[in-house]
Amino acid sequence: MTSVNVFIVFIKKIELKKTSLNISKMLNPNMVREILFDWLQLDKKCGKSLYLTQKQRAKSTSEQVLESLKSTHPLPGLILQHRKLSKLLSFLQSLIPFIINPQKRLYPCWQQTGAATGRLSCNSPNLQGVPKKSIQVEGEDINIRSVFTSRKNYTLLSVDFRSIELRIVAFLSQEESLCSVFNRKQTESEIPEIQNGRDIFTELTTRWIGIPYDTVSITDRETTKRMVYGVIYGIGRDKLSEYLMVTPQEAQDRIDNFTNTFPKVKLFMNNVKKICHKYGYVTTLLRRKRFLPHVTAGNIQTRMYAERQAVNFVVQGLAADLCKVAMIKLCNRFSIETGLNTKLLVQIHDEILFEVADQQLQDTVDIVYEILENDRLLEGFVDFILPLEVKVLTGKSWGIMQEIVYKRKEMD
DNA sequence: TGCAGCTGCCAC
DNA sequence: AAACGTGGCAGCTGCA
Ligand SMILES: [Mn+2]
Repeated sequence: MTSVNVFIVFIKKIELKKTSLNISKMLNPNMVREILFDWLQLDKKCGKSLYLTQKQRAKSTSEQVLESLKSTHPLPGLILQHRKLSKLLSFLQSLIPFIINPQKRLYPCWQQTGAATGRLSCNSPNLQGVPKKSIQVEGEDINIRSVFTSRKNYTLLSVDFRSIELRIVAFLSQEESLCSVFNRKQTESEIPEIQNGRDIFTELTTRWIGIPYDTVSITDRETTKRMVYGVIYGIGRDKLSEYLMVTPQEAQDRIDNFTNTFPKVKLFMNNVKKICHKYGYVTTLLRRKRFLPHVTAGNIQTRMYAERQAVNFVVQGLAADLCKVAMIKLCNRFSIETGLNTKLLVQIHDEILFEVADQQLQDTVDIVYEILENDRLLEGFVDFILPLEVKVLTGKSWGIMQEIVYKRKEMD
């Protein structure tokens, strides 16, 4: 459901802030290019060499370029603000035609075969792409997700798989130092630096930055997460150096450090690439298949692209499979086996959002943990055990959700 | 008028 | 932009 009150307030505030920036005209990349580079000559004044766009070889006006021009002139910063506000505003405005119904509920178009990896995709509107970070408008935090609410006497329940793709990498590579972190049954890790039951990305951050676990900031954790997934999926040193704001050499060192720390991950990646070359396709553990015929292309860039896609598919595809198994098992239990009114609302790749009758919240949460944090989740599909953990949050609005700390019952 | 491509940016 | 991958969408340009 959409909360029209919050909705209107957000639109008005964002419009106001946009106006206050005093940038009257629309700012498409061509205009920004003309203003910043042709008129103000910022590309020459900043003393740095800027970048050209992929196809047109025009001077890029991307966020990273404009960010680096902020010290030379105030305009790039304002343009960036304007872009963010425009995006949020147009997202909210785009919802209007979809909520013209008495319940003010959204019914997007879900594509079962929308992604090559087996992920779902979603459009009109795309509820998998709703902005998550809040923005500051007039000293107030605006979280776009706050416009999405549960109906009266119902609560939203978010179930998120904790770092599922890294768990999959750990499992498929059998890298001990990663597996041990994720193994529920285990009480002590063989690696003294890593303790069980902790967040993996926070833990890796403490290792690499050398600060205590509790002092790792959310942004530092996010940076680590981007780096880990980036390296696994084949990021280059130049791109990584921009993300980490370090020199390309330092970025290369961190890539090397990762593959040295987790050598079996590197072996796993190379294995997937080998299989892709041999068969022209790769498969996930649950037997989803992706053909990558361009792996034999004459162009080396094209071949390496196919190799990165292959590695990504084996991991992201399995994550998609697992999430589908989870949705099927949960929904069957809710509707057929228990008669709960819990309804699936949205799937955001590794997160499932339910709408739960207030009185049925505890029953629903019990079932979620029982089914998902269960070694038998994949029983009947494969003979392996892939330990998963979920993070569960509840709230009346998608923008304000509270984590549930749940004591697992012992299961065998 | 419609469609495809490009740039840029949000999500996971 | 770049040796991360998977998507959708806005606003634009250029072609038919
Ligand atoms: Mn997750």
